[in-house]
Amino acid sequence: MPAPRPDIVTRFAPSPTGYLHIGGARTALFNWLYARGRGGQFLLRIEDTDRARSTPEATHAILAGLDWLGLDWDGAPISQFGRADRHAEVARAMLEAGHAYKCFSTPEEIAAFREAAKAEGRSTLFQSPWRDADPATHPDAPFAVRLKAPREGATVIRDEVQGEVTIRNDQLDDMICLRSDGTPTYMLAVVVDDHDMGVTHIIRGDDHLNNAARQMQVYAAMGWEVPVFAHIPLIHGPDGKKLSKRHGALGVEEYRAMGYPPAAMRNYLARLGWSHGDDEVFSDEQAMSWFDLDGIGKGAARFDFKKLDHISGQHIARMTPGEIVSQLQDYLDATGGKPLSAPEARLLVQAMELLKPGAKTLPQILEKARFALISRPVDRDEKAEKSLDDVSRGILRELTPQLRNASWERTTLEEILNALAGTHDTSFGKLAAPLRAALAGRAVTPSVFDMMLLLGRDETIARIEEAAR
RNA sequence: GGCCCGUUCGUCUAUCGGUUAGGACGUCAGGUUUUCAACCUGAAAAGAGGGGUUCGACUCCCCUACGGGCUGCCA
Repeated sequence: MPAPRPDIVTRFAPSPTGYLHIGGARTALFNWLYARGRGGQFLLRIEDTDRARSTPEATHAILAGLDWLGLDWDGAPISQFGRADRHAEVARAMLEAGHAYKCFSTPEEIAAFREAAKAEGRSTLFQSPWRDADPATHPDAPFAVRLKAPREGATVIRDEVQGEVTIRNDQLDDMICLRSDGTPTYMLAVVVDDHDMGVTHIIRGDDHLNNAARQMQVYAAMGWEVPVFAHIPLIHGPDGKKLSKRHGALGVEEYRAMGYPPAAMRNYLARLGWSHGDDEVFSDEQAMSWFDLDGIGKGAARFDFKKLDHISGQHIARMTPGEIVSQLQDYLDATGGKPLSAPEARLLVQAMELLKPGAKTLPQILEKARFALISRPVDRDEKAEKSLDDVSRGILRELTPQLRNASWERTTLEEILNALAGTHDTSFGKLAAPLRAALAGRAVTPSVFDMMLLLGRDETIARIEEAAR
C-alpha cells in the first residue's frame, strides 16, 4: 500500500443527460480507485448547468449505477447548478480584475461571423469586438461574460497520461463564462467547483484534453493552483469506432441485468485501459493498492464481452455460496424476477459447489439450479423430451425399484446405474440423458448423481416415475 | 478546414534502446468427461507504412495513412 494521502481528492462529474454508460463508469472507477487506494476522498458532482438537457431521472440513474457498481462517494452529491451564484461571483471577480469582459455580440452575429470565416477559409474561432471596447460605450443590453484569454504564447497541459501537451493560445477563443441570462457555463463551473471542492487530481475522458487548456486560463486568471490532470482514452466499440448504443455503450444497469457481478465489472473495467504487469483477475484491495496513473494506457480500448465473461466467471468461482446467493437476489431484483424464498436460498447455498463451476454469469447459475427449484410436474423442453423414447422409459422403469432400497450415496448410485447400463449393453452416458430429462427436464444439467443426492430418494424416484409413464 | 491525441497478436495489454517481443481473452488441435461447461496440454497469432538518429530501435525524431477528440451562450 502506498503511503496514505488523505489530502488527495478526486471526483466524478457526470452530466445528467442519460444513464451511466460504460465509459463514465470506468472514469468513476479510476477516480474511486485512485482516491480509495490512497486514503483520499472521492467526490461526486452532478454537472447539471444545462437545464434543458438535465433530468432528475438521469441523476437517479447515475447514482443507482454507481451504487450498484459499489463506487461509494464521500459526502452528498453536489449539484453544479446549485452553485450558480458562486460561479457568477467568480465571473464578476474576473470582470473586475480585467480577466474577463462583457460581450454584447448576439448568437446571430456570432453565427454570421463563423459562417463568413468558414467561407473565407479563416479560423472560425470567434473574435469578439467587445474584447477591448470601452465600458462607457456598452449598450444597455444583455451580455455574456467572456474570458479575456491570452492571444500570444501557448498553454501547456502537464498530463499524467498524455504527457506535455502544448496548445497555442491563438487556437483558443475567449470562452464564455457566464451566459447572457447570467447562468454559468460548464467551462467556468468545472474550474470553480474543482477548486472549491479541493480537487487535487482530475481524472476524466480525453475528450476534455483540449478544454483543459482553456480551463487552465481560468486557474491562471484567479491565481488558483492547477490540479493534476489525467486524461484517459475513451472506450471504443468492437469495431474500433466510437462507442454507440448498438454495441456496448449500454448503461451499467444493462450489465446488471445481464447478470455480471459488480466486482467482476470493476475488475474488467479496471483492466480496460489500465494494467499492472500480467495481473488479470484481482480483488478490489489489490486494485486499490496497485492503481496508479502511470499504468494507464494511451490508446483507446475496445469493449470485449468475451473477456468480461471470463473475468466474471473467475470472480464467481471465488465467491462464497452466500455471496453468490445475495447477488442472485440482486439480479432477480434487477430483472423483475421472483425473489428467492428463504428455503430456496438455503438450498442454493447448499448446492452452490455444484452450480458455480463454469458459470460466467448469475443467470447461468440459476439455469443450473433449475432442477432444484422446480416442483413436479417437471416441465421438459424439446431436447429433454427427445431423449425420453420408449426404450429409455423402459430402462427408467427398471431403475426405480432398485433405487427404493439402495443406500443413498454416490458410490452406490454409480454402481446401480453402471450395472443397469451393462445389462442393456450400453454405456452410462446413454443412460444419463433420459435421467437428466426426468430429473431436470433439460438436456444440460449438473451431474445426475449430484442431482439425485440433492433431490433425495423420494423426489428422485417420483420424477423418474413421472418421466417413465 | 484548423488544432490536439492516439496506433504492439482478432481483442485487452507487458516492454520504459539490446528479449527467441511476454501474459490474458478468444481461436485451433489434443487430453479428460455423464450433457453443456469447466479443467489440463500444445499451437497459430503482433510492433500501421516510410524515412531518419544510433553500434543497435516496438521504444527517440520527422512524414504519411488510419482512428478519435476539440473547434457551442452542450457537458
